[in-house]
Amino acid sequence: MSARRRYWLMKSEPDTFSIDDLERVRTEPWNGVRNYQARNFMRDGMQVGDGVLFYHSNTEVPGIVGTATVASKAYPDETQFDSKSVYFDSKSTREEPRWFLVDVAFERKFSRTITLDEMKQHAARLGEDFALIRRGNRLSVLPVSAAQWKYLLSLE
DNA sequence: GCCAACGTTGGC
DNA sequence: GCCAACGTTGGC
Repeated sequence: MSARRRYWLMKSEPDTFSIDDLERVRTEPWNGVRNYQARNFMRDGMQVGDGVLFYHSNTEVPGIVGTATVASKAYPDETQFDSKSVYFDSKSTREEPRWFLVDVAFERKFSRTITLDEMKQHAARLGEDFALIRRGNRLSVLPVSAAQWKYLLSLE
């Protein structure tokens, strides 16, 4: 028995890893998340098959650029053990890994970007629990309700 | 490039 | 356990 499909939004800086990069490689380990809340969403909340809104942050026009799916259960982020990686964490051990990730698989690139600006205009409809447009929210992985997912896709 | 927001670290 | 200092995120 599997629980109902859940939905998420995951941010990536397109200069580092864009939706086009994901389309090219098809599946990517979502490494480098070093925020506990974001980690908890991946480790404790995500299941294979969940829907992901792929969001481009820190770019000229930030917004949702496509969809992906969660393609694995959570497992330890290998980069935390790599002393040469920028994501290296000297306090993490293989016995007790601190950071987890999931694999994310490309699904679809939108015909256009659903911009952050546009989402703000639809704030009333998206609701107060839509974390992306709550002031000051910097989480790079955040939950999206089924209603928000449906509504955001309808904007394309 | 600036800087507000805010999570994390570390001294006490 | 408080909280100032610091570092990072990410919109603008």
